Amino acid sequence: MTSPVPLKKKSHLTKEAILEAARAAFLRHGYDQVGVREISSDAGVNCALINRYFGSKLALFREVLFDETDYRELYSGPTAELGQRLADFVISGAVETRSGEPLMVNPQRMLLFIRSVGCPEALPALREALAEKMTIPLTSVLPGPNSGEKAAIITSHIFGFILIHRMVGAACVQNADSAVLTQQLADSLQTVIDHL
Amino acid sequence: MTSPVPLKKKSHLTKEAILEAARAAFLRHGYDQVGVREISSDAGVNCALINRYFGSKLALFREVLFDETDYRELYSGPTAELGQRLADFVISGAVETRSGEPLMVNPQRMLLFIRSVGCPEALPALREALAEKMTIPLTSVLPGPNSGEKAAIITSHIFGFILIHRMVGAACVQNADSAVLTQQLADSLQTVIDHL
DNA sequence: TCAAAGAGTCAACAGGTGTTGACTTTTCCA
DNA sequence: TGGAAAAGTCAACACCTGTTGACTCTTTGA
Repeated sequence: MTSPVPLKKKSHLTKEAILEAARAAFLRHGYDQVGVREISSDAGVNCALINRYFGSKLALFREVLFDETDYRELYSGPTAELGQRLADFVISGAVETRSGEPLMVNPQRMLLFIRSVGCPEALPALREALAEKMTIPLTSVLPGPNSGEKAAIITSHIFGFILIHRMVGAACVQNADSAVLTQQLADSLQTVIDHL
Repeated sequence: MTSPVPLKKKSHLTKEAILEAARAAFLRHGYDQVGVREISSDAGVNCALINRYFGSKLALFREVLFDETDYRELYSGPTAELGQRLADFVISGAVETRSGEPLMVNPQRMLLFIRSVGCPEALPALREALAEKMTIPLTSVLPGPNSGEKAAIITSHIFGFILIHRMVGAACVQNADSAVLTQQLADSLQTVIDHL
């Protein structure tokens, strides 16, 4: 009796191991601060397999960037609470979906973006991912005539906060009161949503 | 007749040429995307002189980062107009000092920060410069009990905007109405200054 | 059992990086 | 004019980078 799918094909396991290692490494260090040898050794495979299975380091990066992660759950819900919701997400990552399940997304993932934004090779992919994962779905849920501009401002605000807070770890936010900061960010975002 | 200062010492001209080339190159490409050979060839000197005069590439970067540029003129003036003032600066760079002279600072310089933020080697210097050039002077001019937190939010907002707008060149801001965007950013910043 | 195809290994390539020390050239004053 | 110090040049070091093609080992189906 032969199984319909040949057991021989276990390369998808290797592919997945590489993807998982690449996800972690790109997030920790950014696109050009991590080498293929580091990724492959984390995955426990030979570095030549990255080019075999993904074609190039950049193609692997794109695969990480455009994974199945769906941020739309984050933007859904009543717009009257969206500012608070986004601020909670950005600062603590503790946001639940409407169905009560924890969100499959966390603000750490946005660091992947910021850490790689200085690399011209990775920039086009980042641009695409930003539109697909954030500004387009955000625009569609925002009220008012200037929803596109609002989405741009909100996106800027959120990425800026993560840049200064998690990335730079600037003294101004290290010393700040976290509760005050969350509330200010929430109010600021809600003001954009409601009043601009 | 001998001149009091020996004409022999022209090394400061070379140093200045290197600094000027480094300023431009680091701003265009970020710390780790530019090599010492590129900088030195732009300056018309030998690459070994960078290490001779500055010690290392990183030390040269620090010298560029901590130059005489003073942003305090940007934060001065009535706080009731600070939001508009900052927004004008970020979007067009067209801001005058109170004395009517053009500001010696432009938002392009902030790109130097964002483009290099992914490089761990440069991060400590960036952290220091951010505090010295922005959050500390900004905190001192902001009203209210939470001036530190306000400064953090405003810094985040501004850097985020530049990140998305000038760096990523995201579609959401490319397609947006520039006047609407400026007004929204100004109002959002002013809300933080006044009401939070 | 055998051959073919898939999976993984290996070493090397070609190019780039910051840095260094010995070298030559230029400039200056006594 | 000679010597000393400053300024600048040069080639090489040691290391790292993504990528490639030939290789071996393993699994598979006939």
